[in-house]
Amino acid sequence: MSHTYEYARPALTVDIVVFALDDEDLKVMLIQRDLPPFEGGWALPGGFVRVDETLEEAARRELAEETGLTDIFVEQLYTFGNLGRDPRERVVTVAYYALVNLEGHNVHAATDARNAAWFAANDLPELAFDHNEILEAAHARLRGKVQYQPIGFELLPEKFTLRQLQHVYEVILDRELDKRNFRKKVLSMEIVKETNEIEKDVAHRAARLYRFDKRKYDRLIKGGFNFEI
Amino acid sequence: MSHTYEYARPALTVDIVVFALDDEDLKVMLIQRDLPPFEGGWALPGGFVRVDETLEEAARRELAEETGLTDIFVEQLYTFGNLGRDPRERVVTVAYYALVNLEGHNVHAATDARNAAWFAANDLPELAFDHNEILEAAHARLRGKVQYQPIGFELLPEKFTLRQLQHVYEVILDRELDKRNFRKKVLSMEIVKETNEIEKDVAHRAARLYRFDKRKYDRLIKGGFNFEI
DNA sequence: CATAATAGTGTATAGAGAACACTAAGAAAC
DNA sequence: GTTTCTTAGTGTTCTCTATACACTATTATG
Repeated sequence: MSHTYEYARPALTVDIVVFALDDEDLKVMLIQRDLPPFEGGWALPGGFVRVDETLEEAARRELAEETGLTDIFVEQLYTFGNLGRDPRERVVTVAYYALVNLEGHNVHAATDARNAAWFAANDLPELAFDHNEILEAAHARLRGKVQYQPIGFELLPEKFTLRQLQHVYEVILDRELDKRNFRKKVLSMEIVKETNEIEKDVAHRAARLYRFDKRKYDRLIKGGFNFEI
Repeated sequence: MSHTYEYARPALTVDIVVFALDDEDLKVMLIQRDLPPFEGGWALPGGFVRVDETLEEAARRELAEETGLTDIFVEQLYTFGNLGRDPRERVVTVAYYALVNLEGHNVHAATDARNAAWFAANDLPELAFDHNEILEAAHARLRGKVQYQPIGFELLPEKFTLRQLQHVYEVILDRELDKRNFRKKVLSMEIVKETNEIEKDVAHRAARLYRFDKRKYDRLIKGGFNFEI
């Protein structure tokens, strides 16, 4: 069944920039296109917004369909609507970015035949459409946001060591941080809670595990507290 | 002539939150609706995105048509796409916010018969659609952004006194600032340039006029400079 | 039990932010 | 033209935060 409108309407899509962290790099998930245009090229996961779902629902649905990822941090980034960004017709896309902890989520490439893979955010191929631009915007947002909102935790498992947390910031901000100062700062904010557990299966002294104390964080925010790394 | 698509498409609109500053308050421009739904109610200026214009072009066009404002600062805010935000059909709106200097721009209410008026941002009526929510988001963005990007200048004439600049920040941040510390900080950043002129027509000692030095600001930004009030 | 690897800890210094009050200049009123 | 009123314009002190910096503790492994 088709739909008719008095005036022409742009197509509306969502695209999602999924970030994850491995031992070395900040990674981004890309999907290999199996249809023209840009057939065989790499692109962000995404697709059309249905009329009966919100934008965020569309982003989460596409993410689940194309990468198997569910229940992860997702936030709207920016809406890209330049003419000619899709060669077929006018397409406006609402871009989202997502953060995922690699250990806790199994990324099964795709439900359809498409190929999904992680790429280092600093070493990306040429992407389809204007997706390089979207990715650059997402990367910039992540760098900025991580410094004043505690989204870094989303890239870690529920329990993590302070070394891992420092690593998150070092990779995203692309600079080294002083261990003592970092720990002093994080602990003084009192938004991570010490657990009784320590790391397992490491070939050296095991570090204590902490967890993010979201309730305390929310309480602090209400009181005008300003998170800042 | 009508347009037919295989799948239903949401309508796509832009809405603009225009901020200005008078002696007392932060103001927002609203337009009185002359059609249902919400006939007679106040709403943000805005309208449908055409397929042959970018999103920002649509925002600027609607702004010009409905308020007469041209050549002002405009930046994308967020895209609102909840179901039911328009009672007629599914409408997704890309919201923008704009900053305007009241002295330099003549706001002629509207081209069509609609009524346009300034309202204090802290004392708004119930608005049509989800426009209260959009406005709140714009207000929050302005408060945040003004502290690390020099957009406050957009609310002032080209030449302004330091007192006026301080007033911009006091109104937006809703707190008093120390005169000496404020001047010290602004002048130490070296992004405002002293002119040879002073205020006119004031019933007391006239203050020196300054202007924003955008070229210097851009140079500083490139060198990793961090603007912060 | 020696070695290797990372965990975990404190202090001193420099710089930035915040608090704070008076004199200078010009216009208006008398 | 003198007084009054109003805002312009200016420095210093103190506190707090950011940064720089190096050694001991603990555990696994060979």
